[in-house]
Amino acid sequence: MALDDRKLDVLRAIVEDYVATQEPVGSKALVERHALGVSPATVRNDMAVLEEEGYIRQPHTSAGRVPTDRGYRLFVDRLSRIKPLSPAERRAIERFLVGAVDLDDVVHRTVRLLAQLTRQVAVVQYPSLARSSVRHLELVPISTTRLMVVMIADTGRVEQRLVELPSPVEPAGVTTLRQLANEKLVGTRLSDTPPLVQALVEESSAELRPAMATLSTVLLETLVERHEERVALAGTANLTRGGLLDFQGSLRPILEALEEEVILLKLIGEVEPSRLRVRIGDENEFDNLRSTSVVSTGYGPGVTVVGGLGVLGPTRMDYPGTIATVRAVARYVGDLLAQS
Amino acid sequence: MALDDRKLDVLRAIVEDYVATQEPVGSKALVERHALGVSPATVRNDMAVLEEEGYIRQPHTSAGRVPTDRGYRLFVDRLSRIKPLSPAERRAIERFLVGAVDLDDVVHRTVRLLAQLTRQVAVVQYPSLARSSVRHLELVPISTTRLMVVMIADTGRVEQRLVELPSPVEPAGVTTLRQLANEKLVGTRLSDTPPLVQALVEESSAELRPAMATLSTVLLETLVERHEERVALAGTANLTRGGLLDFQGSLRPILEALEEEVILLKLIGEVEPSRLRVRIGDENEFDNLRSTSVVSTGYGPGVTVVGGLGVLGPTRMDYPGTIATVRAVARYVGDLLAQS
DNA sequence: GACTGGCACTCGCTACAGTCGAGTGCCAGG
DNA sequence: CCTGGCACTCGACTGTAGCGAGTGCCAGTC
Repeated sequence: MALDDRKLDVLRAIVEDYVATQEPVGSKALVERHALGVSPATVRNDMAVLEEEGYIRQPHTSAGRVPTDRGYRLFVDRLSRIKPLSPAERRAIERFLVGAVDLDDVVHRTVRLLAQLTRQVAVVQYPSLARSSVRHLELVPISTTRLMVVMIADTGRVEQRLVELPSPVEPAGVTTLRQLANEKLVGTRLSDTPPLVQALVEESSAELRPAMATLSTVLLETLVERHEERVALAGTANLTRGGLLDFQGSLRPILEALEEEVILLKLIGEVEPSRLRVRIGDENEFDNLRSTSVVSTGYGPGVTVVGGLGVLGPTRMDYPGTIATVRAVARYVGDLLAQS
Repeated sequence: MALDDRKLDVLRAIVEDYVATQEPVGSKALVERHALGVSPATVRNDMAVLEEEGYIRQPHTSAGRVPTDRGYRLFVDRLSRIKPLSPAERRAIERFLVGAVDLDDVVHRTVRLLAQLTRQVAVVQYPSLARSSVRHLELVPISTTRLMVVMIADTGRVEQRLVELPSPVEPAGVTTLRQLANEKLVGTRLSDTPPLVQALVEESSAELRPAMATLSTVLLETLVERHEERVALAGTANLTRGGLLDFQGSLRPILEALEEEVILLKLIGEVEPSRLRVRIGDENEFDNLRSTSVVSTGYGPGVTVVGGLGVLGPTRMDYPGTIATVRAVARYVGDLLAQS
C-alpha cells in the first residue's frame, strides 16, 4: 500500500522527534511541534497505518510510537533532508586535520575527529594495502641471516617484517636482492603482486634464490594475506550516552564486536566506489550489532578509494547529520591524501 | 592500633568472599564459609574494629561489610597468599605467544592474552623508544625533496616519518646522509640522542647541512618527543562484567580515560625496575579511574625494562590471581623479546 | 578478659494496591 | 476525509506493610 504524503510527513516527524527526545512520541505532541495542519485524531489514524506497515511500533499499549528499523530505513532513503554542515563544523574539520605529519597521524586525527563530531563511535581503516602500490622496498640487514623488510606504499603506509633467511647472505647479496625486488615490484599494486613475486624468485641467481624465496614468501604472507588491513577506533565512550536506553541495556556485545578487527573491517571496509552506505539495526550482518546503525563510506585521493571510514551508533541516531559529517570528513581526508 | 591475627583473618575472609560473590558479607556467612573457629558475635566485634579503622564499611545499616580501598590495600600488602598459575594458564600463555612474527604481533597477542586471562582490561606499552637503542636508520628518497626516514630499534620497534627537505638532495647526498647518521647513531639510546644529533649537523658538509638539520629536527621531534610511546588496549568489554555494580554505575569516565594514550601510558608506563605495582581505587591519580584498580609491571629482556604492561579492573578484583597473571605474562614477553 | 548466645533494632527489598495520566482506538457527525 | 469526544488501557509512580539479613549491645560463661 502506498503511503500518502502526509503519512510520510508524520513518519518523518516521529523520527525527528524521537531522535531528539529519545522518548516515544504521541499524536498530540506531534501536532504541537510540527505544523502538520491536522488534528491529533487524524495523526492517530495515520499512525495506525504506519504501524500496520511496520514503520513504527508501540513499546507498549498506551505509549507513544517509536520508529522501527524499517521506519528509519524509509526515513533515510526518502525523507531526510540533507543537512549542510555548519561553518563551525567545517572549521573544526580543517583545524583538526591540518598539521598531520604522518599517515598514522592522519588516521588518528581523523578517527578522533569523527568520534567528536558525530558523538559516536568512529572507525577508520588505514589505506588498504591491496589498493596501494609499492613505492619502495627496503631491505635492512640485521645480521647475516636476518633481514628487516620495509615496504613503503604510495598511500603512505609503511609495513615491516623480520625475515629469517635460510642461509647467510652478504651485504652485496642484500643489495642485489634489493635492486631486483625494487625493479620488479615498484609501482605495482600489491594485489597484483603474487605472480610477480614468483617471477622474482626465478630470476634470481642460484645462490640468492633460497633467500629470495623466503623473502617472497614473507612478503606475500604478511603483506598480502595476513594483517594487511588495519583500523583505528575512537569514541567508545560515546556508547554510554543516552544511558542504557539504547542498545537494550547492554554494551557488552557491542564492545566485544568492536574489539574484533575483522568485524570493524567488514563494517567499513567494503567500499563500493565512493558510495555512502547506511546499515540500520537488523540490516547489520553481525548479531552483536543488531541494535546499532553504521554509516560508512570510502575515502581516497580523488575518485579512487583506498579505504573506508564510518561511525557506529544507536539506531536512534541523527542520520542526516551523521551522513553529512561522514561524507565531509571522508572528502577532507581524501584531499589530504592526494596532497602527499 | 594493632590488629591481631584473627582480625586480619577476618579481613582476608571478607575480601575473598566479597570478591567472589560481589555481595556485602555478613558475620554469619563468614563463619560458615571460613574456619575461623569463633562465633558470629565475635566476628561482629572484630568487624566493628575493622570498620572503625577504615578497612571495611557498611553500604547501609543492616547490610554486610564491604572492603574499603584501604582494606584492599592491607589485603594486597600483607594478607594475600600468592596464587600459583594453573598449568592450564601457563599453557595458554605459551600457546598464545609462540608464533608471533612481529613486534606488533607480540604486543597484540599479549594484550589480548592478558585481557582474556584476567578477564579485565589489558594495556601493553610498546617497548619504549627512549629505552631502545638505534639498530639502523634508513633513508628512502621519495622524491628529491622528500625523504622517508625509517628507524629500526633494537627492541624491534620500527618508526617512520616523512621529511620535507628544504632543498633538493641527489641520491649520492642521501647516501652520505645515511652513512653519517648511521655511523653516529647506531647503538645509542634514543634518550641520549639529542647532543649526538646536534653534532651530526655540524659534521655535515656545507651543502648537506640544511638537509641534515631538517632531518635531525624531525628525528628529535617525532622519535624522541612526540608519539614516542605507543600502547595497545584490549578487553574493554570486560568492564561490563558484574553489571553496573562495579564502577558506581557509569562506564563513561573509564572509557573516556582509556581513550587517552597519555593516561594509559601513565598507568602502566612508570616502571621502576621490574617492580610490580598495584594501585587501588583512590590511589589512582586520575579522577576518572578512582573506582578502578590497576596492576602493572615492567617487562623486558632479562632484567632490563623496556616497557610496561598491566590490567585495569574494578577495585573488587581478584588481586592474587591478577598479580600472578600479570607477572607471568610480563616474564614470558620479556623472554620472547630476549630471543629476537 | 575473651568469647558466646540472645535480643531488640535498623533498614533495604519486595509485593501489593491505588491513583494518575499519556496515549490510544473507535465512532458519530460535519 | 477530517474532527471532537469518549471510553479504555496500561505503565509509572506512590504509599504501605511484612520480611529478613545483619547489626550492636549486654549479660552470662569459661
